[in-house]
This record gives sequence, C-alpha cells and structure tokens, in this order.
Amino acid sequence: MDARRDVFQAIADPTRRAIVLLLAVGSLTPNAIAEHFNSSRQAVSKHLKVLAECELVRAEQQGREMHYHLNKNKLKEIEKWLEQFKQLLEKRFDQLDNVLEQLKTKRK
Amino acid sequence: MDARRDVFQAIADPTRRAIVLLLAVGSLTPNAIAEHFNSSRQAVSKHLKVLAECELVRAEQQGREMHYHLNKNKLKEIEKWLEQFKQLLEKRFDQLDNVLEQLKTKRK
DNA sequence: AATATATGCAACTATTTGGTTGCGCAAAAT
DNA sequence: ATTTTGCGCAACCAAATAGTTGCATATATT
Repeated sequence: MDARRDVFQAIADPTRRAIVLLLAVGSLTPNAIAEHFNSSRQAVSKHLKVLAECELVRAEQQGREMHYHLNKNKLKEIEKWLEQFKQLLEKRFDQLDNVLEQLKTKRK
Repeated sequence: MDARRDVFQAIADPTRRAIVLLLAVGSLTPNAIAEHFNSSRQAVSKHLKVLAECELVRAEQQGREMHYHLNKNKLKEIEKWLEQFKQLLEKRFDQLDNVLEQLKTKRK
C-alpha cells in the first residue's frame, strides 16, 4: 500500500471503487465511509491514503475530522486512456464495427 | 496472478495497459508482444493470461502460434463505471459545486 | 526423422497488498 | 480537567502478485 500513485492501481481494488463512488455523492469522513459498508475504519483509512496518494481524492481537515472529497480532474486520466484506446480501435475497426453490431443484435 | 477476472485489476498493471494498447492496433503473438518492450516472453504470457481471464483479450490458435486480440466490449465495463461516476458527480454537484467553491475560498 | 520454434504450465522467490491491532495525538464533549 | 472521539501511523500477518527458471508439447523447418 506504499508509494503507489497510479490512478489505475488505485481503482483496481473494488473497495476503493466503492469509496470513490461514495465520495462522488459528497464529501465524507473515514468513519462515515467505514459505516457505509463492512470495512474497519483503519482499512478505509488505508484505502483513502492510496486514493490520496494518486490524487484521486483530497483531504481537508476540519477540526478533528478529515473530510475526503474527490478530485474530479483525476478521473480524466482514466478517460484519456480510454479515449486513446478507443481511437486506436476505431481507426482499425471502423468497418468491422458494423459487422459486430449486427452480430450483437442477432444474438440477443 | 491467479483467479483475478476483474477488468480494473487487469488494467492496474502498467505493462498490461501497454499490452492492451498494443493489441488495440492489431492481433499479436506473445513473442511479438514481448519483443515490443523489455519483458520476457513468460512475463508477457502471464499478463496475457490475466487479460484473457477477465476477457479483455481473446486467444486464437493458429498453428503453433497463439494470436491475442482485444475484446472491445469488455472495455465498456470501464466506460460504464466512469459514466455512472460522472452522472453522480453532475447530478449532485451542479448546484452544490458553487457552494463548495465558496466555502473553499472562504476558509483559505 | 531430427531439429528448431512457439507456447503453456508448474514451482519457486521477492515484493506488494489488504487487513488487523495497538499506539499516540489533537480536538470535542462532559 | 478528564474523558471520549476521530484520526493517522507503525508493526505485523496472510494472501496475492509479478517475475524467473525449468520443463513438456505441439507445430514448423531442415
């Protein structure tokens, strides 16, 4: 759980993906997150650390509470990758695509 | 490297992401992939196994060669997640956003 | 037929990971 | 002032991971 600051590695863990989705709705404290699903506070805290390291999440202290919220921009890294990927695919497969679409509708 | 059949975990590894991008351009054999960057054939083969397990990649035997190619549809799982995420963000934050911005600037 | 090539599989290793427990500290609540 | 609460940190542990090496097997090449 150490020096990993890669968005993709951060969202590899299902618990972390859940946390990210939770935080999409609003800012939360570690305790509040932990209560949302069966995970100890410490476990959540560690996940938050990972998410914070890759800057998917930002922490803000408010009194003795820490409020974690998403860094929307960071999600764009994932989007970018997907986009790059899709462009490559489209270039190669733009004709094949139609065939595949037909196959799909046929199957269902 | 065992029973992991999760797209997100599959693309967590940078080498695997590179492989996926390579395969976006066209179908390749393990050896061909390994030559593309500094990784042993075995290592690549293992990565391909992971990618195949989560169905991001499909294998086709051709004589003694295995040809690996992408499964475009699987990428949609990632897209879906991102989409879900973005919707949450937009729904909740289009008004809240301003408030949060104000709070932030006030505190600083 | 004999050799070379392409590949997958199993065993082994070092590293990383997710999780727990125990601690300390600072901010609230009493 | 004392206790409670929210949190992060460090140490530890079991499991998983990425990678290596050494096979075995099937298909090409000679």
